[in-house]
Amino acid sequence: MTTKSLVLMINPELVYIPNMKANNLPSSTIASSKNRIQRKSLHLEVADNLRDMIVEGALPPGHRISEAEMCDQFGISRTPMREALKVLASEGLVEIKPNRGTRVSEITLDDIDDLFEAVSGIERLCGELATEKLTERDIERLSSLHSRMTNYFKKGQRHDYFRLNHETHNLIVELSGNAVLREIHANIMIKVRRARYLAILSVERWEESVQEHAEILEAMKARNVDLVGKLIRDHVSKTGEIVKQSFSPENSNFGNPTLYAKGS
Amino acid sequence: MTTKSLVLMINPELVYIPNMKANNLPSSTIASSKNRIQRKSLHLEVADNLRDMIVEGALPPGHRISEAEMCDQFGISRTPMREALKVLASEGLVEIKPNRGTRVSEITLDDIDDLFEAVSGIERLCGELATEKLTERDIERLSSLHSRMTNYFKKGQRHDYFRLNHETHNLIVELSGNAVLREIHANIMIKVRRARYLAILSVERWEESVQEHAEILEAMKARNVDLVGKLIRDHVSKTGEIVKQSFSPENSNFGNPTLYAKGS
DNA sequence: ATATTTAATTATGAATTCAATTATTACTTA
DNA sequence: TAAGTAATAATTGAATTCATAATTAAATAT
Repeated sequence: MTTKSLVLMINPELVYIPNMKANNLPSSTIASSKNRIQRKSLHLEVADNLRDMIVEGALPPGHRISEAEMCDQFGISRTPMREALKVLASEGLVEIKPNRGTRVSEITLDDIDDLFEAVSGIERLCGELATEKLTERDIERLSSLHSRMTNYFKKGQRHDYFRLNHETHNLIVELSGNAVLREIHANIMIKVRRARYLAILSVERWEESVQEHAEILEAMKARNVDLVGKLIRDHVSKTGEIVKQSFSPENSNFGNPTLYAKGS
Repeated sequence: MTTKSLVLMINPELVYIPNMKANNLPSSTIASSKNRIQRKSLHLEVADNLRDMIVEGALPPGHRISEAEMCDQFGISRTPMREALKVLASEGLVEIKPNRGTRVSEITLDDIDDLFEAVSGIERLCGELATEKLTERDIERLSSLHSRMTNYFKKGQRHDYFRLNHETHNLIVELSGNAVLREIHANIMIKVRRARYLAILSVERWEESVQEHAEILEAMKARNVDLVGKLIRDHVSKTGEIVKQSFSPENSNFGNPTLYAKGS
């Protein structure tokens, strides 16, 4: 329960290893010759790691983030750490109160409501836009994903299924061809993933979800814009309902991330 | 054309005046007694000012932001300035290239397309959600705004009209009751305002716009969810078209913010 | 004169230092 | 013992300093 126990909860893969001179790590630049690609700046790497830790529940809602402690963890100074925290604050994942430190943002039931209402609306919009400009190649990609998902479903491979599920939704957003919507969606999905991580996914819902995906695909093939929009919206909304239910009082899981460790 | 000329372009109101000991400014806290409200942190104030400068075109697209120069302007050290720039980068208003400085983000025609497509979709969604839960009080607020706007239109008071126009669209988003959508909308409207600032608003469009608002209000009163969604989407899309046109090559206004100074 | 290499300058990245605020502890007094 | 206050410690905010990469200027060679 003390802050010290947090250290043990952190996924070791997430811990950042800085390039120190003593370290024999590969150079900070990827690809050496002409088209050198700069490694992203330190504060962004730290932000990425912290974001993962928050999404996966290693840093639970309400947890106070001590700058010094985190700096020790990452082996960096406070400057890039504070920059990273400010980026996360602007994303809404942490809250910084001046002179009083920063905490991981809480999630309420209302937040989850709003979150899925927004996602379903945005994915509906993307689905409509995508349907208006679908190529045969796009349909093939969607069909391929769908049949692979169906396969995973039949074999009961949850993890693989959910990975492709994500891919499918992202592809629909991608096929909208709208960079602004893509960015908005990516941002909001960070929070959705966090909510999902803290929740459990029911088995009954799974079969239903597979069926819904099939219907969406059919509507897209038929170029039925309005139907696509409606189906996607309902589909995502239902998922939100399930996530919300697992947050309800009778389910005692709220804010107890250790129960949902990775690799389940 | 040199970077030095920038200094002259900056709206003096926007320039931040830091609390130095020598300064006889009021204390940094608003309200003294019990419920003291902490002033927001320095980097956020700087970010707010820089954001305004970018939106209003004082810092034009592609302009390189020199840390030292800006720090001089604001009278602060590089630490909070760099934090502010990182926040703006996460908002997409500037781009930071490691070791190579930060620039104000460019806007392309495609960006404007995507921007308005997204806004129209989000406002449609909010309009639908709002219509589903409108109270009589809400209708009154909308009606009041609308009649005031019509008045301003008849009198030809552009500036006042546009202010209420903004208020109306914000109110619809507000009435959706969805905090996530509200935040997304606020964020995206920053970029929309920037695009608009760089554009000119045609007169012909104005009358058309007033008529469209009337239709939207009627549909809301009739609780016709689908129609509200459609009308809002079309309305915002058309505005986007106009803005986009003023960015087109034949209009030579692109990237020349001084032409559209505040208070026109 | 032009191109290429090297040196000097400048700007950025990140650690450190100093200052100000908040939290904690110890102490006093009722 | 409880409440309140003063002293101290810990934490955050922001400026400064040091290190490193990029740019510019100079010098040399072709």
